[in-house]
Amino acid sequence: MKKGVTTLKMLAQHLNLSVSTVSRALNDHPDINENTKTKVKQLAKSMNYTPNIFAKGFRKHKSNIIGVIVPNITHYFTATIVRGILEQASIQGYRVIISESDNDVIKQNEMLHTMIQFGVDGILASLTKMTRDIDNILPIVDTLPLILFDKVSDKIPCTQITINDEEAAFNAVEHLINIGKKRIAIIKEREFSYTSEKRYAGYLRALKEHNIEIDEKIILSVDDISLMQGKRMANILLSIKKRPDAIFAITDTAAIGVIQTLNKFNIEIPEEIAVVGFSNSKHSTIIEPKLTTVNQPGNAIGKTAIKYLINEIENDNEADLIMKKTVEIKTELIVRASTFKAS
Amino acid sequence: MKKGVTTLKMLAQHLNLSVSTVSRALNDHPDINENTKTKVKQLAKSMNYTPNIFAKGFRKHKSNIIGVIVPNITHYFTATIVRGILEQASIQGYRVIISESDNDVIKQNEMLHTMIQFGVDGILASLTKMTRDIDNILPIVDTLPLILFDKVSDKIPCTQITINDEEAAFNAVEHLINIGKKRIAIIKEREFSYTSEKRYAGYLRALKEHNIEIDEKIILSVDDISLMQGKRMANILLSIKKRPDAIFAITDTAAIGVIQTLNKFNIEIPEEIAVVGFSNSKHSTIIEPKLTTVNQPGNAIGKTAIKYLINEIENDNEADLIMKKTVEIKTELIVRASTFKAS
DNA sequence: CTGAAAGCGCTTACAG
DNA sequence: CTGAAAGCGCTTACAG
Repeated sequence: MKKGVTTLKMLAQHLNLSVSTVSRALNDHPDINENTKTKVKQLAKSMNYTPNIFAKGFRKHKSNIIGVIVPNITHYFTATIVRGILEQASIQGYRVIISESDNDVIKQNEMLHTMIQFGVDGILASLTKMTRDIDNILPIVDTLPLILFDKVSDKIPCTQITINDEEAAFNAVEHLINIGKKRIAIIKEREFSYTSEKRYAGYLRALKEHNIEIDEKIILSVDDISLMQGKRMANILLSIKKRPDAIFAITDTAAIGVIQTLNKFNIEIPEEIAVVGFSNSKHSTIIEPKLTTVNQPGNAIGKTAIKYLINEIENDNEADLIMKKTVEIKTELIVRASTFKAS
Repeated sequence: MKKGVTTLKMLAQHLNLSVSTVSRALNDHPDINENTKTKVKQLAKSMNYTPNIFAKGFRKHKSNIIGVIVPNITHYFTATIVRGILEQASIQGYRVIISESDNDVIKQNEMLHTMIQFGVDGILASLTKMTRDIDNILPIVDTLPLILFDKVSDKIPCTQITINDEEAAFNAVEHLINIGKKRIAIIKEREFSYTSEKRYAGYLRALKEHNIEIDEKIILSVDDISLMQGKRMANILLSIKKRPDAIFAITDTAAIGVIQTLNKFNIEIPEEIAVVGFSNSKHSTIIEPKLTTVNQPGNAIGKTAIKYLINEIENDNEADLIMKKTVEIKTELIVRASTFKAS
């Protein structure tokens, strides 16, 4: 017991009241006399009373803690989501415990279970890249409120918060078409990646709607979408007979690798080849030419996700009324020098 | 009560034992018969028993939660520290709640108090930039274990984990001297910044030890050490009659602003002016020429910080024996094209 | 080696 | 409007 911590009992003794009354007064119970309330509250303040959250949580089976699992917290975009979560959580009186799955399915499962055991009121998760294996997550949905964000999976029946990946990619590719590009390559992930597939779909739709032929030779897939792979793919695209006149990389990191390679070969960007990325990472303004990219509002994603989660937590009696929905947060294309043509 | 959660009582009933015995068996109390222990443990496993952490924490006045406060979690370096903290915490069986102070002293104080009220076992904090006002933090040191990391303050009597800022800056500047630079400018923060002051001290010592004259005209201070300010300072340095032949920016961000400006004026880097940063941020390899910079091992800082904290938490009876110390984590200079000269 | 009992600090039906 | 009492799930002196 930490020295000098005030308890309900102590307040009760000082005022010659029962613990029950003091508790109710502090919680603004309607039964209690207004006079008593103010007296109790005054004393509580002067004695620096703060409720013991553990006793409270224990009693009410509620921890006011939310668990958050992300693959990699050092990604800027992820960090902005986390920031949004923290801000909103604090406003609504919740604490947040965070874990990193490191894109490891085993770790992710462990974390989900430790969090549940730990008594979190709900979980917010961004899944590992290769989440084929849903079996471990499915039972959780019945146990406590779970909401997915960013890296989601429509195979899990719960609310999902993402960006409008398909539409964003569509807009990005359409922008390339609008500036006169006719042969647009894409660098995407090989498979199993929800976001990659969505962005690829947007790419295909844009080409189709503009009657541009789809050419498998300039649709490149990589295992991990890194800067190195961006460079490798750029080299491949440069070696093709009919070179592309634009490259859409589904990640800024890869796009930057592309730009570095094009720079190396003194290829004019955007005149010869335009480049578009995805994320609006900080790097996108460091590279020259600056990168046209899709801005993802991480803060809004985080805030939205936790709002929905807290809503589910606080209305779980009417659980069946809560619609599991997919919320898409709007993105915007940020046009910079890697595509902008004065002409 | 969540459906079907197993409690000690249920285990006891199944085995015709008392709750006390079951509790002790599960906690490997020496008094208990080995046979009983294995029986209890088996049943616990098969019934999927997990202790109610809130009851436990409530009972033992221990939450196994650690509070972490950082100014800005979206900074890559901060995120790597947080990652180190999370990893080590999980190994040692602690959960971590995180808050962002947003470099706001008021918020920081609020957070410290919410965390204490929330029952964390200890706090790990990286202070706001301008922490003149220590009065609010001092009393906390007596209340519960507190350890500072990265942005620390030697005015607070507690263990502090930092990098060897002074020495790192010394090495960086000495490197510039070694490659033949004789007129080395520095871009630092105006004041009140612990790290900035340390790095500045390293700069001064390097010049002194190499008998290089210190010239106030090329010692520039800014309010916020941003990319924009880096650009502004580079412009100022270029306008000086006796231009510097090297620029040491105490932050990568500022150094990148410097490089962008030098590039704009087609100044040869490093021949005319060499540039050194500090942080080994991701950007430092995106910019051309790539930036020579000081690598700060965030992971090691995080791990060290939480190890010391848990040590203090778990030995608080011998509190007086615990030495409050300052631990300096070693950094290394990473030499890249912004200073490297073949000659 | 095992059990009965008290208690951690709070909330909440139940009584009056 | 207020109080006495039970109970949340666990641990731990105290007894035997």
